[in-house]
Amino acid sequence: MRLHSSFTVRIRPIPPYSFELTVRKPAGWPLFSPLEISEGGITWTATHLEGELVGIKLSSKGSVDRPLLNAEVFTKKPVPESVRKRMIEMTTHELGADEDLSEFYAMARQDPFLKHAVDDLRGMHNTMTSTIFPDAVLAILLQMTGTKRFEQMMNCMLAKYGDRAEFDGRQIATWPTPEKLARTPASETKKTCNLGYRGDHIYKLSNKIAADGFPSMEELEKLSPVEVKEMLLELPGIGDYSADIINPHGGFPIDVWSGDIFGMLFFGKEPEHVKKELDRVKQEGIRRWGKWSWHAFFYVVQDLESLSKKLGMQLRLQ
DNA sequence: GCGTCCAGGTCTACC
DNA sequence: GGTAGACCTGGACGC
Repeated sequence: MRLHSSFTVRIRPIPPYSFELTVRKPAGWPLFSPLEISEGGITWTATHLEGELVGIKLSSKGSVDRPLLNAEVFTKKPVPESVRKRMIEMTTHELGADEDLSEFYAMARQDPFLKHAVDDLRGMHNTMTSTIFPDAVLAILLQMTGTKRFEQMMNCMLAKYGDRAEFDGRQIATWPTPEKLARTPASETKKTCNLGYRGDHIYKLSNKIAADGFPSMEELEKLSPVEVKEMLLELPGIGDYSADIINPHGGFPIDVWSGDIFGMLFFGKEPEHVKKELDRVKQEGIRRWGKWSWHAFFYVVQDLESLSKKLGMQLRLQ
């Protein structure tokens, strides 16, 4: 879809805010779309805001301690002032620009592992999409697979079923919408993108959300973490691990891979039978970091290479 | 080249 | 309520 219209907004994030670390996470986590483009200090990405496909061209005009972002938002048609205002609010929030990290940093500086991570990654903010759907599909694609096959499935889903935003001389594919995938039989996605049994989960999830709807990330943030988790666990294909990835309040998503890493950090060795010990590792993380468990998880997995050297441990990279 | 194992979980039937 | 087994597919590995 060609996005001809645009408006520009300047965003002043709460410092410290590192544009480079937030937009392009060290472990490769994207901002809004895995197929977004970053060149010469500019990032072109695409997402859905207020149910509308938008392209966003982002750059930094400030520094980590005096951050200033320039965001050009592209839409199909000119949008009314009220919609424009709402899109700016959502973009600011989804870029983590209104996130105050001071309390987390105060806690982290007293922690033997996190003190290194927050030093290495100062100003890296948590980012999110406006709905749970992209994260939910991503979480399902991650289940029971290695990173190579996960990337094949993810890129195929975006290329075949995502909306394509054409703006500023670029084309960026987004995550598919629930409505699109609700119209696509599981047999097709299984065949086209080799999803295997995940195709059934994604089809059921898409149909449920397309038919019944689901609260936005902002609406979920106003509910209690426990309440949100219970709602997420009601969704097809979403279990404990996936719900902790999606939950905007932040969980501690321990799987086989992260279980090895945090088992090594907490107990000095990788668990011998990691699947059996996932719960023990998870409970220890929550005990140590409480409401900051997600931020702790986020900072550690983005900083594995440096942490391995500083702590003298072999932490398994992605 | 071929066979086997298993991977960044979830669901369901069964006890 | 707890748990074993099934579930798609393809890369890694041993032979």
